[in-house]
Amino acid sequence: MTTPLESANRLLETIPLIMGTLRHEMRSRRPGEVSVPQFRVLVFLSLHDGANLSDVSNHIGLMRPTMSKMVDGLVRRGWVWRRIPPENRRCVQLGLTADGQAVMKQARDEARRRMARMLAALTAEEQATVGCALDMLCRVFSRRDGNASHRKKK
Amino acid sequence: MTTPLESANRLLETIPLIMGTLRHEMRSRRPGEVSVPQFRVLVFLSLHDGANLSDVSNHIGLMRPTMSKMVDGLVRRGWVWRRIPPENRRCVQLGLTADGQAVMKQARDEARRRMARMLAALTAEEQATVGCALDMLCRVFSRRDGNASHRKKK
DNA sequence: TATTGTTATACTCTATAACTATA
DNA sequence: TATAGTTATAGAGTATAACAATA
Repeated sequence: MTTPLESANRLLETIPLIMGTLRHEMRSRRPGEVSVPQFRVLVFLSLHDGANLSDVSNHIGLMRPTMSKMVDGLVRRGWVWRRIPPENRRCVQLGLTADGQAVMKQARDEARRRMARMLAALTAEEQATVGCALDMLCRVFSRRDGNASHRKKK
Repeated sequence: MTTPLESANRLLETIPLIMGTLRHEMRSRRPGEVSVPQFRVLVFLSLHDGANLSDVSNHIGLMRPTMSKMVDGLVRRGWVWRRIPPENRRCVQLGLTADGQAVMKQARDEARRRMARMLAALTAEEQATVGCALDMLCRVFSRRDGNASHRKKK
């Protein structure tokens, strides 16, 4: 019944819509608040303490210069520390400061609460369907190749 | 089984992931290509010929100055026309040019094709679940109040 | 020489505040 | 006066190209 093309259509209109809501929920532009991409970096670092820049940019799906600048901002805000280990001075290590952890948790809880409030409009069964679908989408779109297909061939 | 909080978590990691893929698929930054927000405006205008700026910014969920600038860019590229009707010089009318229609269709078809190719990794039943879930999410997140809740109270 | 990261540059995206023009 | 839109300003997000430093 539902063809891939139809799902693709739905995706094309729905994802930016939800993304916009997410952004607003996090009140991105307000000074001192966290943007969605920043939030993602904080979450990643909370799970991978000491990761280097390439790790982060690969996982988030952004180019390294982009990530480098973004980390600048996070360090400036005091949410992330950056360290050059003497044993391998090429690979910087990154991690969350105490402030960064607090900010991440607070943003996550707030966003979860608001998202949950919106999802509460659905029945339990519908929510299960949504959860299941998001799971599958996450798997499908996690294939890094998709994101990296435009990168330079050597 | 799946609580709203869990779905919210999944949402928080999945939506930006898919959004990034979408952006890359459209190869946004490449000169002459369409960005995702631009694409959304083109789609909206293709369905609402002659809409005014407030209509567009409300629907897309952006502030009017933001949309005004974005429309500037679209007009500059020759994809959108802007007209001040003599009968009400305050409400500009916006619409797609022939070029704009072509660009929109081409971008839509290309994106659909690529999304469909990724979704093809799922079984027919899984795709049906995804389509159904996106439908519900679209309904839930279309409540403009959610997006507009930060706007100034008069 | 290949890899890691940064700088330089140039856009787009997004917001708020202040303004102009019109109804 | 209230509404529609633009300009001014500021900063984040994103990319490519060119570079520096290190392994």
